[in-house]
Amino acid sequence: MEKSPEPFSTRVRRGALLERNCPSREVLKHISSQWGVLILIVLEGGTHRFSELRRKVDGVSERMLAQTLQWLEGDGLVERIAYPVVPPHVEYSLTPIGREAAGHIRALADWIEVRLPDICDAQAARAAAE
Amino acid sequence: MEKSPEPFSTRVRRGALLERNCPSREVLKHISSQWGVLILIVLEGGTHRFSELRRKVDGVSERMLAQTLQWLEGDGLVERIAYPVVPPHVEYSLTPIGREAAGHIRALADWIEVRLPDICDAQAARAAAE
DNA sequence: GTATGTACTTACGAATAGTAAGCAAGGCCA
DNA sequence: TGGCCTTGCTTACTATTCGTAAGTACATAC
Repeated sequence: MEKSPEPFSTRVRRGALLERNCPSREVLKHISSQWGVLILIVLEGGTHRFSELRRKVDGVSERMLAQTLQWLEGDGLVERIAYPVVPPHVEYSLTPIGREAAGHIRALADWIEVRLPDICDAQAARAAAE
Repeated sequence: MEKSPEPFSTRVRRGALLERNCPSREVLKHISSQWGVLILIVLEGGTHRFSELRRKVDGVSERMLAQTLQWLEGDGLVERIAYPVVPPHVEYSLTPIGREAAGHIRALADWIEVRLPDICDAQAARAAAE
């Protein structure tokens, strides 16, 4: 076994998430980002306008909502449709790939909500032990 | 409908991830953080020492590795065992809850690696369209 | 004609992450 | 006896990212 004779493009295509410069790192960063997760979860429930997302994703700023949507759109997970009217009307929805991603994210989110009591107990126990 | 008549503790226990002050937000932040994801994936492969993690999780700094491990330990996902020897010897492993979390994370990571070509294509198509 | 709503963008201060150096304490080599 | 090596952190400083607040364009409502 020699050290990787395979070209960069192959390594990249395989998607070695643990490697520093793998592009999958970027995609993961977008999907698993604080707001990316919540946006995907909300969009799994159907198409939403910008301001609807802003209201549902409690605490997100317009700045980060816009930026995160642009990331996800750039990765092909979210589709943006803008109607040329005034005031502006823009609709965001998941692409088929986005729906797959959202499914995984929601599974994790559901698990966290179910396990939250256990996790809080662990935190409390740790705090008490000190 | 008035503003939430239910007590804070109820809201909290239900684990409403979309709500601003839900503690599940913090847990999600730890698990889905840039390095949290990768650490969980590596630890799913078995117990590791600090320096082993540092080598496998390409690009992580000692600072962030230590901090993320402390988060995950605080949430009860990671167990830390320190042997009182010199030079120090510390082993990190997943707790049962941590193994559940890691399973979800790895499912997402595997999906990303499989779908990466599609995502790259989407990015390229978008770039070409401009 | 003032206020409101939409979907952003921009400027700026605050929080967070990355870089690099330091530290403890025992073993090894000379 | 004195350096230097090791590991698992912590600390100081810097760079990057993020949140807050304000601005924009135009139409409709009051």
